[in-house]
Amino acid sequence: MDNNIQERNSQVIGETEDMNEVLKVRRQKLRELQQNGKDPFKIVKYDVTSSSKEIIDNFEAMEGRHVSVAGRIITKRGMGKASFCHIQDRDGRIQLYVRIDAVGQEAYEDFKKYDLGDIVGAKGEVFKTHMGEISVKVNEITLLAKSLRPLPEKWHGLRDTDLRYRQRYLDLIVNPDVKNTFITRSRIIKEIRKFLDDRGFLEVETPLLNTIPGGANARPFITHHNTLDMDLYLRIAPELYLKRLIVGGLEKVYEIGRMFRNEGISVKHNPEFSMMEIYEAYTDYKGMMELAETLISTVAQNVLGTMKIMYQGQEIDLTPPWTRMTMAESVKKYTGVDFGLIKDVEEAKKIATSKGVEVPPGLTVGEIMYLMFETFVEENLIQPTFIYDYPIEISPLTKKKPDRPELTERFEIFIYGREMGNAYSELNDPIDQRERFIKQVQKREAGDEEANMMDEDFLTALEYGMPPTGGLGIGIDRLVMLLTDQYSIRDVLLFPTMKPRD
RNA sequence: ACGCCAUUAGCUCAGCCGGUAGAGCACCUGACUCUUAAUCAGGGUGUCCGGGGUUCGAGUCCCCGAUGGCGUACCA
Repeated sequence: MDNNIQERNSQVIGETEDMNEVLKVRRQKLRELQQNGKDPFKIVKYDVTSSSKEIIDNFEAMEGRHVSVAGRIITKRGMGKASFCHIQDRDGRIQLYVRIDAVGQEAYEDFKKYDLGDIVGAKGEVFKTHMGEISVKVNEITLLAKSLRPLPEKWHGLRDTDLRYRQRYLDLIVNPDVKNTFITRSRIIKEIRKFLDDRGFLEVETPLLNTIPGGANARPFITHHNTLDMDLYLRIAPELYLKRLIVGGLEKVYEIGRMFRNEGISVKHNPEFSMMEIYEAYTDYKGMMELAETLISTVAQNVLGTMKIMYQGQEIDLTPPWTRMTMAESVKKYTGVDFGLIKDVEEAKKIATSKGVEVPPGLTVGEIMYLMFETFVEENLIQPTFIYDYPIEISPLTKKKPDRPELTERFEIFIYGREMGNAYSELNDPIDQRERFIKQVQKREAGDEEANMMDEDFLTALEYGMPPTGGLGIGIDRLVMLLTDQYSIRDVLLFPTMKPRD
């Protein structure tokens, strides 16, 4: 960058009028190093033999051995001709003991000028101090990067959520729990892949740029392709592509990836989020229930070592089998209203209204039941529960129940009152699917921006024949929240969507 | 989108009834060869989120705006 060159050439590197003392001092220190031919930024590599954790975990074997370590200085205690500091590397912290008689006078004078936040490499001998802390007695220390900004406070860390999300790197440096959450997130996803790969599923990738966004009811983001001179949508779900792959004979596929929904932001919603969808030919939603409970409980066992987890102070037992309830049963259980006995919309509306639910005009019996479910049931579903047999009106891609055409073979997973997953026996009848799309298009024309668009290419695929298939979608972020005991989705996303500051 | 709350030093925070801004850590100077929130002596480094207004006087009161958190709505 031109600016950089200008700054380097200027009298004081990158220094501006409004800079505070700390910033000025650090730039001054860097300039002195550069003038003395000790520019840390000219160093391109440093050979590291051991991490902090390796040394601490294997002290018996490592004691007296010569090691090379590297990391960021996060504490520093000088006592004249000897000093202690801790450096932090990828998996922990280790103390360095730096003595003038071990590193030499010049190196020690340089070391005294190192700041918290600087990146150093050190070579020395593993030992234990009089106070019993495993440390490295340093005989050579090298500055590998100068930190020009002070770190947040060592004792309280970085609390300001705004800064934590915007400057996640600082959050990761000073709040160790945050790092652990993201390490756990990575392990969860790895275990999911292992689970599915071991069962013969093929991981695939389908387009993020869609000409027709489908597979969910949500408002999409719109973008533009210049050469084609056409608008494209960011995907809201991979469903319709994955089913095309089932038509194509791949039979067992899954995709883990980012979805984009142009909706509100909350403690449970981010505009871009990760979802997994799984499709398996020749099975149905009951098969998906078994797969879902086995998958989630196995991942918990392998990552956390238990199926009984704590979430927000509440014990949640993920051990299969999970409770299974139809939506009608659940509504009856929590409200006393038996939708099996309700004959028409008027009656449903009257009952819902008597329970204090405001019913918008134009709803069907099924939609009113779903409204009752959302209002009175969801929040009670703390332990893992499958709610199944959803009204057809809200399930445009799902097979009807053979004996109850107003219901579909669909379930959702609820844990801690939150929707964690969604699955169904996939609709493979192209004639029925076309009718459902037409209904969705009518809703859309009536102003429902979240209703599906007609997807002729998808219908063509179905017309070639799709086997009976079970499909399952699981929100990765919400699963990670559950398994890492995080209240907000922003705490499981490294860089949650934020408005820019002015 | 609406409501409530927050925003003061690099970070974590205090600041009363409106009287001209403070602590700890960090930082600077000095001492100190086993410290670990090192210690000891000295030093305050600030667009009080921004813009208006009321007032002799605003970090403090009023209005508008920004960002964030929470709640509601939205989100199968």
